[in-house]
Amino acid sequence: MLARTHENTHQCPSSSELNALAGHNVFCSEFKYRRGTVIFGETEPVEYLYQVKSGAVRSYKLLPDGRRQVISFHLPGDIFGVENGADHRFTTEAITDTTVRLTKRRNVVDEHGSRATATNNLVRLVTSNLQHAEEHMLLLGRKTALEKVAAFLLEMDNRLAATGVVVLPMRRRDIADYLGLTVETVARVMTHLRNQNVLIFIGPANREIVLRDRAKLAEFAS
Amino acid sequence: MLARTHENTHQCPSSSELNALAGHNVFCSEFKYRRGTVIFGETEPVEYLYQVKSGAVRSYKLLPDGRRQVISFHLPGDIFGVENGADHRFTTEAITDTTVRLTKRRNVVDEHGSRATATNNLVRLVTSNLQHAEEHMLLLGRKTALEKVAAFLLEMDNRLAATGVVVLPMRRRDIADYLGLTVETVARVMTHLRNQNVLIFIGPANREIVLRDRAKLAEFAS
DNA sequence: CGATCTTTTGAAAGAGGTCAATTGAAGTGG
DNA sequence: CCACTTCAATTGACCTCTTTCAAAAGATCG
Repeated sequence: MLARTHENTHQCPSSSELNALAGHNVFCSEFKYRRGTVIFGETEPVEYLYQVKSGAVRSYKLLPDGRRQVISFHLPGDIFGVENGADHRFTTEAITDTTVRLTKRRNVVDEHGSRATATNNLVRLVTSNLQHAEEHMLLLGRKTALEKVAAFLLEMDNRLAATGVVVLPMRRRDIADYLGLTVETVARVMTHLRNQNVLIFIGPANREIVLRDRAKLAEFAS
Repeated sequence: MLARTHENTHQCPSSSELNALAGHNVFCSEFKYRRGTVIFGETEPVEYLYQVKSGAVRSYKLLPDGRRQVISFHLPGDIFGVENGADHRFTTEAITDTTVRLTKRRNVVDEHGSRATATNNLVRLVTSNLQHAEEHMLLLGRKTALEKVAAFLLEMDNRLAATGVVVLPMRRRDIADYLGLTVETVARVMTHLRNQNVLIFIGPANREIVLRDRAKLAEFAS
């Protein structure tokens, strides 16, 4: 949050969904984060809204002893950093080198309730986050490791607008913390799915995956 | 949703938080649900907003094989049934005999974006649901049985505006499905906490609980 | 008061976690 | 360009927390 200078500031392309959210053109800037760097921290004041232009982002919460729960992944096109209160409720980091568009929060969230379009779009956005959270609670509370990993792969397949290959931007630890599992269990389930001919690994770190049998995967996902 | 007749319709007391939500007085009715009855089902169209007057309500999702995840409990004063889309995303049932106030959704959610106050209040409401969901994901994904039960008891203690005794309206199965555990595990942890002198059971079905040591409970809750 | 539901308790089993070692990929600096 | 270090992913052996299965005691209700 320190080195965000005016060098990076310029008019956003008019196609930006941030403009759609605000209901009018907003003057915003672009910013790059290196892999692993913090975009904003828990309890930091909300100053900006973000949209992923390229790369990938994780939002997570921590327990005092370091156990981590990834709340969501943000992929290109996704808007994040929306809060109603004054402070953020979790930490957000770049998973890979990431470029985001950002705009001052007050451009979108109007204190005096006059920007009706913006506020309506905001409701829609927060609601879709809530919907995702509800689905994820079902997964965390009631699904087995196999079901969790299958559901995760299908989610990524959908959201990454697949070219036939799912290229995961996150490491196994991120996946594990998203699914409420350990890295070892994630790896074991992945191997199991590969042995069942449901997946094919093609990348070097097994991050590039072909979903050979989406039907069976959907069955597994429950 | 069937027997909701005009017999039940009358002006709400002006103190109703539904009025506050709408930003103006809304004509609404009161309705009673018997213990165990469905208030609305998954995929049903959204027609009303609800506020618990007395009793308690559970919202949950089901997997095809019957596994259940309770998303949230609604206690007196709580507003529920808020959705952005046309359909509900989960099933909602009365846990005990419950009285709710209700108002037509269109009284609050304005399609044309003119009622700015209402929409702003709506954002706040949806956001607080999202905040709760995020906390709950951390619990479901990363906490142990002991931590889950301790956190649950403290949550209920806060939300039930305790007179010193927490009177749980829900059964052990509801608690288990909320925490992602089995009834047996919930019972065992409760017994353990009683043996540690953290809790005292006073009711007949162990539903009335004195939190003898909130500090230790908070420690356990992590 | 008999039938049904809820809660508790015990014993056994299992799914996933922990610990440890190996392999492979990715940087880094000489 | 190549040792050297570090990080990521996998695999195996073992362990434990929670679940499963079963039974009994306690409420609740018609």
